[in-house]
Amino acid sequence: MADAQANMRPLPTIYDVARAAGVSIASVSRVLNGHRNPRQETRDRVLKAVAELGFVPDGAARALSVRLKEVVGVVFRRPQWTENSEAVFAEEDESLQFTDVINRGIEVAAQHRGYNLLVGSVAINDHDARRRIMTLARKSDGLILHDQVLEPARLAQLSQQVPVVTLAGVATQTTANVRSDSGSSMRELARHLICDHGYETLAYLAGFADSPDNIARRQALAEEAASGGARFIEGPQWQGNYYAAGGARVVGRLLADRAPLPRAIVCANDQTALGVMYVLAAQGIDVPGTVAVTGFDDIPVARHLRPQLTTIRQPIQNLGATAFEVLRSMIGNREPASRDVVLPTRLVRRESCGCPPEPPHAAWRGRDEQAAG
Amino acid sequence: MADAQANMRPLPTIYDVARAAGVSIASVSRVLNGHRNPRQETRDRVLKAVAELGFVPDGAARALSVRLKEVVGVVFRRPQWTENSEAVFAEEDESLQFTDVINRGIEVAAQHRGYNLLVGSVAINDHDARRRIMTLARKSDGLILHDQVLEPARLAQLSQQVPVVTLAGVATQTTANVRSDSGSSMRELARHLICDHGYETLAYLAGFADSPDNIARRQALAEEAASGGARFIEGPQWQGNYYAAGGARVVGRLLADRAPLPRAIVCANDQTALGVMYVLAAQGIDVPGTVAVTGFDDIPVARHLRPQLTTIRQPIQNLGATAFEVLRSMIGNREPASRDVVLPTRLVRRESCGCPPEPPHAAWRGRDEQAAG
DNA sequence: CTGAAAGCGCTTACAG
DNA sequence: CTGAAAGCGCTTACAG
Repeated sequence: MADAQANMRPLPTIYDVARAAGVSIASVSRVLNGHRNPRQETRDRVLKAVAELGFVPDGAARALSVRLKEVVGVVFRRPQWTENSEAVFAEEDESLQFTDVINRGIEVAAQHRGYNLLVGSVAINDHDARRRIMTLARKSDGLILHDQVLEPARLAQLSQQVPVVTLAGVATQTTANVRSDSGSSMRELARHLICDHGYETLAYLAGFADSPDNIARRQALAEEAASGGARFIEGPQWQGNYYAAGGARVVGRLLADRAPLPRAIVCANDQTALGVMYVLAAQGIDVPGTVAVTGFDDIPVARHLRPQLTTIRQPIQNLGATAFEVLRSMIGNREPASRDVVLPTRLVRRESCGCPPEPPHAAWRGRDEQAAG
Repeated sequence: MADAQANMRPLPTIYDVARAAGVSIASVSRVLNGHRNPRQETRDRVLKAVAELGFVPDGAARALSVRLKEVVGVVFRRPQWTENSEAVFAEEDESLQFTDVINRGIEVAAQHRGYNLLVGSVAINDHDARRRIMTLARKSDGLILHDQVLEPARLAQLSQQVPVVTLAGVATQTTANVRSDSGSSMRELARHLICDHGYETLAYLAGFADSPDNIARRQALAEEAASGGARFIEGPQWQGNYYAAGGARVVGRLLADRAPLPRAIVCANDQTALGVMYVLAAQGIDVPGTVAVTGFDDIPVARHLRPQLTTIRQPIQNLGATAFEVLRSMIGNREPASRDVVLPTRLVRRESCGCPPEPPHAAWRGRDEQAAG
């Protein structure tokens, strides 16, 4: 039944190379690992055999021997869909752009160092998450954890056994953390909305309640609203979840209840803003004319929305690349230079806050140039 | 200098467990691997020790022993930016949504089977691509290759040594391929444009010239245009590259040359359409009033564009999941049920072709319901 | 049912 | 400079 075919030639081992070159496996290993011991002639014979056989060392064997896999594990939280979640956004959230761009950043940095990226996801309420993550850990040299994948107690435990860096979390005695500066740009955004546009009521559409980023963003906005004399709106009915569906649900309910809308909705992130704008558009409510909407992250889609999304730019790829470098610095059981690294952010004014569209030419030149202008 | 800290407790090995349980390592291994040999008492002692020590087997050691890593390698092509590429799209293309969603599909399917996803990317013209891919192969049990990562000759060679499935490529004697049906939906789209909307000139904004998908899409469009009596426009100046920047460049040049625009631009994929619509919007050209634009893939952003993008829906996640299952079926050096699996596609009429916007209520119910209506 | 031993494919002291 | 041997941490025939 199991239609075994013998036509796949087995991969050569170091023994095959040694035999072909007429040397010991130790010599093969030495030339392949760049030791300078082997003399030229030996080296040549080995290299020739390696080339002819197309030999590449088995990763598992090498890893077992040198105690280094050159693999970095990354785990993120995969949303889980319930009956009543909005199907419109299901696949979109599965795309998780923010996460994807970070992972891309990790991968690129890893590649430079000869590492590869081993990806795992856990579902929310995945009671098997712990084991799954541990399995991933045993297939890699260290772990990068996205937000919300492990509760603090578990995290503390895990990080005593393997190097761990978290993203958008908080640094601890045993873990490192990489995040971006939420506060200062959020303050700038608040001032822009209040002073430049004269908006008097600002609502905060929150992310996960216990996310440090969420707390910092809310806090900055609340403070600036207070000092700017604007009304700050928040509360249970403004509780989102960082996903488009969450933003859509919040605004959908508000509209259904015929509740008055604030002049501006400041979203915890771009995905949330996506959902908000989708619902507002469907209801024919003008953005930014009737209500302004802003995001946070500047994910790639942000500028394809109409109106283009005013948001706060995080160096997303860089977040990932930095996380990798920090992790790598911890891998030999060493102390990282810093356990809490924070990257700068920048306000990107586009149309959804009420600013005029950028002139075509500027758009052509791209976002980086805009900053200079 | 290297600030070695001894506070990370080493992970327990199977020897530690055996000692704690007072049994041999063979017994530990047996209970952990679900053999039914060990009697209850032995089993209990082992399980207790495992729990206390938090033992999880090392992946490399296990892989070496059972000759199975439970890791699937995935490689995709990472775009490389030249001086004159449009910076606006740089990060966006780095996000590569189509690829990301496929990878997500692979990951989810893999997770179900206890596999993890090992990701690697190669840059275009990466002359080290071969070695990089081989290294990835030696860290996994088989490879899934996205489009354009390896030339056919190399692919043939590689696939004799490790199980390989390609995505959107073509099946060979030694590789399997998973793709979606480009032809029938593209024909339907062409007819829709010609018959329902009465458009008389259709341009095809191409993807990579040697991509089978690109060829099939162009072909289907050309044939329907011919039989429908519409003018079919193509050529070197309509050569894109599947990225937003490519689409933007093509249309940007056309506009700069003051060349007449076709009534409809049929793009090889959604990312291309993204770039096209971005440039048209920047120039104040009405879509679909002046020129209609369509895509292919139905990536998550498609419905957030204004106008919403008419496109052909591929079951993107499913493509990934299927690729994984096919690969897994090949992993024990076995013959897959089929070496050429093709998944169905479906035309999704939204606004950019000239159709009216969907009523809000339908939008709420989501895309799957629309199909029924 | 259980343990001692061999073996998976590498790397690296250890001798020479 | 080079080879024989030990060891990395598992699994699984092989005996008992």
